[in-house]
Amino acid sequence: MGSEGHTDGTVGKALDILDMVARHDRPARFSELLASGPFPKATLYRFLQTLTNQGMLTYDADRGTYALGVRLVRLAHAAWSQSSLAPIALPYLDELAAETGETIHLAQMDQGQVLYVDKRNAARPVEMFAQAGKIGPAYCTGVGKAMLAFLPDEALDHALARQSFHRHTDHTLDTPARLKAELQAIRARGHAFDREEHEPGIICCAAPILTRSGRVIGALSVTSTTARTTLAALEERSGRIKQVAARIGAEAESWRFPEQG
Amino acid sequence: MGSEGHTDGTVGKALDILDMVARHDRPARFSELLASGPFPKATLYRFLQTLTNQGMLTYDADRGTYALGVRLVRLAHAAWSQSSLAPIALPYLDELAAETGETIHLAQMDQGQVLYVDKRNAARPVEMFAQAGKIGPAYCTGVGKAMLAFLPDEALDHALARQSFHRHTDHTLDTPARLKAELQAIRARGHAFDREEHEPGIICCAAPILTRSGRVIGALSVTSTTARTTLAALEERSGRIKQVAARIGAEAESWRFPEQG
DNA sequence: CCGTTTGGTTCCATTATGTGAAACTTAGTC
DNA sequence: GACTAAGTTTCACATAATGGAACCAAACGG
Repeated sequence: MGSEGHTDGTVGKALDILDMVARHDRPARFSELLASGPFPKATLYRFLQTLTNQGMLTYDADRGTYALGVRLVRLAHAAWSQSSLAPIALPYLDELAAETGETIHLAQMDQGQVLYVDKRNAARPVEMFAQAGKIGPAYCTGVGKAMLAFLPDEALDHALARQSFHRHTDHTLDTPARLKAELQAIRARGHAFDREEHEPGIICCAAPILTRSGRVIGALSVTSTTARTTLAALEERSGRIKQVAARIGAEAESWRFPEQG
Repeated sequence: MGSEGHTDGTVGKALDILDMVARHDRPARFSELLASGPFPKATLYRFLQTLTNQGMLTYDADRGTYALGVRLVRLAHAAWSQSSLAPIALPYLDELAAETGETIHLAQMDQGQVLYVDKRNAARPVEMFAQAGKIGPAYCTGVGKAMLAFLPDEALDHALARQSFHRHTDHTLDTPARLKAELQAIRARGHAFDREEHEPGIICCAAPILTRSGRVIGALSVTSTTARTTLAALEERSGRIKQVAARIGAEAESWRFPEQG
């Protein structure tokens, strides 16, 4: 939330430090971390020791820098496998990718942001962690808007409060009001577009993945470029996209579904 | 040394619990977790609350189960990007995959086990988290043996002590003695084979990725099947594999982060 | 229906643990 | 050789974790 409240005790602080290290997107020096957080020297030092000990961080003795550790990659693999969405969606994404020849994204909502959990890339052969786990804005991406549109009021407000509404392109919906109007349209038609709102030349058509009870558990998109296709052509696929999203939703529900953040 | 009993205080315990949840490969009930760890009810309960609060776990209210949370996926992405190996190796893997048409693995050593950090799959189009983050045994895989062979003595002993030496196939080197002999041969020729030691029909040729000072930072392999090729044919590629491994090693070592210009 | 078990949540006195200012030790600079 | 920045250790103190026990709520069973 805007005004950080609880630190959840010692564990919360340790996790905050992990985030601090993650935010600095290159390995960080002790002093950099000291500057970028509210922790006193000795405290920070002890935490870094503990986390390094635990394999959550790695310490490069030569450079005196800390980076996130491999234990996280291991845990994330388990998280992915346990997730009620990504493993189930896997074969469907393959199918859709083969069928469309376009880039496919699978995303979830995480703290008001879009978190990509899987991807099929039209152009290159494979990219793995390089792409999954990436986060993006919700208010100006297809998957983001598709999910926002089906969020219950309270959750929506919470999420909207976290959007930056930065004007990435001329098409970006850069006010809550404009976005809300768009969300209503999305709710009505059941799918969302990205009309070059995030990056120039990039367009997409996205559908939310819902449980039968109507809860959003993720979103699915087919992405392309204005050079290769048009929004109208993408919309022709919307029926199919929604069909796949519905199937994933149904299968995910019948299995197990974790509470969403 | 060996098996230190330390839990690294509160943070260590919290992380132990994450591991416990990860080990149960389906969402776990409170009682299951209670049974599978040394924690008293109240303590476990508090930890689960905190971790859920922090997004490291998700709680499914309907089923009363805990699973690993999305925050881990996010952190793992950052870990991958910050790593001095995987992002650097990316283009080389693409190149090698295109060139050989075979499956490529990139692995690191983690607690005596092989941790796969990237992959190019010959057959299917793409699998992301589904494959990366996976762990495997060191003593009976090409990448594992390639890394073990170049480990300093003390680290090798540590790693060997953690091997199960389970006899997966008739070809598995199932004693430390046999493995040590093999490691010497690997050291001599600079590359390792997997002669169907882990899975029948699966063979590979692997090379360690070393820094100039000789420290192992990972390994690279080209994997195939006995149906498609032979070990001799794979060995013909060994020169190229070692060349790529050497380039990755050199680049990983020389890479300085922006500020150091 | 009511006693009992199972599975989960809350209390709270006790003390182990984490805390952080300050002192200390390098390593680097002028 | 004095000065500064960066990292490490100490230690008196108080916060925060601990876990036994009590509690609650379903499900079970007789």
